Amino acid sequence: MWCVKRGPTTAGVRLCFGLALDGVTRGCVAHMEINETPLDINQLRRSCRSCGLYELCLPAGINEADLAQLDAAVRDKRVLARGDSLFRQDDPFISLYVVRSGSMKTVVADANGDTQVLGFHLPGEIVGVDAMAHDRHLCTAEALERTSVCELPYPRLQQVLTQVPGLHRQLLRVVSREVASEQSHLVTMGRQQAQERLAIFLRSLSERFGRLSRDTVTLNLTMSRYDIASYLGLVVETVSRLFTKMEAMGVLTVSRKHIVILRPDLLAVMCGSPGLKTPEAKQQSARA
Amino acid sequence: MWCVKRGPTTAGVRLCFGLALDGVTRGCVAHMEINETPLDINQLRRSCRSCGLYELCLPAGINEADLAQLDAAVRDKRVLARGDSLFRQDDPFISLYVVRSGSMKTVVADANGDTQVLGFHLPGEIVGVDAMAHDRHLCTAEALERTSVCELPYPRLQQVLTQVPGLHRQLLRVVSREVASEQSHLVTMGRQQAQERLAIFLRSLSERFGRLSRDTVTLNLTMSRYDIASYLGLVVETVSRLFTKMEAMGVLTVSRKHIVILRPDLLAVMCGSPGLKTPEAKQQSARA
DNA sequence: TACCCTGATGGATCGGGATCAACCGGCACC
DNA sequence: GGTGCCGGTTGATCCCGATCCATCAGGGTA
Repeated sequence: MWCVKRGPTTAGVRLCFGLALDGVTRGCVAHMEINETPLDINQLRRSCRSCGLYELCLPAGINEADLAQLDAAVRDKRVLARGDSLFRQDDPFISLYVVRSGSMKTVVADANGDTQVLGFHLPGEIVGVDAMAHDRHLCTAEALERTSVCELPYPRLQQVLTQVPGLHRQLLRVVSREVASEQSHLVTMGRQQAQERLAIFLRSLSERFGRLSRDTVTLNLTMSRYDIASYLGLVVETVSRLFTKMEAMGVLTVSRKHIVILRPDLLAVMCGSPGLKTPEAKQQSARA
Repeated sequence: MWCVKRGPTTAGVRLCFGLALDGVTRGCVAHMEINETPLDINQLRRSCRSCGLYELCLPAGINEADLAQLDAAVRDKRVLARGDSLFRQDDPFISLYVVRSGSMKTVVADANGDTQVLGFHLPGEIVGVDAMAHDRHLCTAEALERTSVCELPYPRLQQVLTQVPGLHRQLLRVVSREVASEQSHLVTMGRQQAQERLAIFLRSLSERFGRLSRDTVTLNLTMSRYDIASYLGLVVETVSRLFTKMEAMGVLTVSRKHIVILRPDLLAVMCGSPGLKTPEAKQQSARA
């Protein structure tokens, strides 16, 4: 769902992806969660306009009249149960999607059938951009829990893009953000040790929760250890051992999928690769 | 540089990134290489219109009148010497670039100063898309040899995007292709062994040379072993040993930066991860 | 020629993380 | 209750690739 928000200090209207969250939300939309019963379109739009996610919004010169057209690009939201897939690898490209609530993972399977998790997607994040190039989805998107998404059928979206100037710039920004996030993931996979990878993952998750106005120290992981391992290019055993080790170090507490970050400062230190380059740091990590 | 080509079989006009190549090119543009002396704009445009790169073109409903506007988005090409950077990490985002001839690498440096190669860019490929999200370049783009690029100043490009319908779709496709290629790189880094990584890299390079109508078995690597290693998440020694090993296996010949692929079929087999999953294949790779 | 510098190669060793295996707790199911 | 299954944890061992080191080939300079 696209939504508009008047910035408190900015003159222009702000355009954003993503909107009503269930669970921990603040303000106007928290009381109208609708995961169980399909909501009528009008109510959906209202919730969209009153969207409280500032971080996910970017300035765009768009007025109320344009907004109507924008809304036209959005089809009713879809609700997925845990394990349901939004689209599957090799499916024809029909729509882009934005996560409204819940969480998803994207997965590729190679010729041999074994898979790799490419990413996790939280509310306000876009899914499906890799398909625009080849008109076919290159990965499978699967819900990690009960998840609702906004569907943006691409033909309709394109019409709106031509009618609403500034919107395609917005879309390009979002897609570019996708590129940037994958680049940083590449660096993680290329140069970081296992422990640094996990630390970076947890911090990234914590930071994204923060953007959603959620608690940044209490993480409820919706993905399995297998998913985390696959995403980080490790095996489950390694991930499990690292959680145990981090707990022993007093950085966090682990109880199944429930993580509490006790020392965000230490976690931040553990993200830096300097850890293993300088001799002093080597000793330090040896002591740990 | 943007260029237009009438498809031989397709009714519509085709829009593409990328154009005149130096070195091994076929047909109309091969004789007018201009790396040494700056060419006047008109000649540049002519070479652009007669661009022979089919693979890099995608259908777009664009007529001759629109083309004029398109050309307006392109600034004079820039020529870089080996080692010159097109933009540096943290530079403000001003333009997108398309490689015309030569080759580039994109590199990120983390806080500690050590770097990782994110990608290599051949003629017809776009550089700088990661900067659209944050208005700042997240990586450094450096020429690996004498390289010429087309500069697309973003404000001008945006104007043209609003005026030429179908063009932003084109741009989204190209950016999406960037996402897709990074995803496949991620899978390589996450799941493949060192030898598979190098094989995949060489095959990708060979395939991209093919799209440029170049020889697909004779590769002149413009990047150093260090660059390759960094790109693949390995160290130079490993890359060097693997080249030697592959040569011993009769897959290719190596002479410094000059590679000849003798057995593309074997190279293809070496790309598959099945290599190390099934017991039989394990024996096979042990025998090798 | 001698000298230096950089990029590439090859050998010896070490260690981080994969692999294989056992085990445990929760849960659905008959 | 018993059984099987799945997700997660832990231990023992192994191996691939990193690390450290020496050497070599080219290319430039004096």
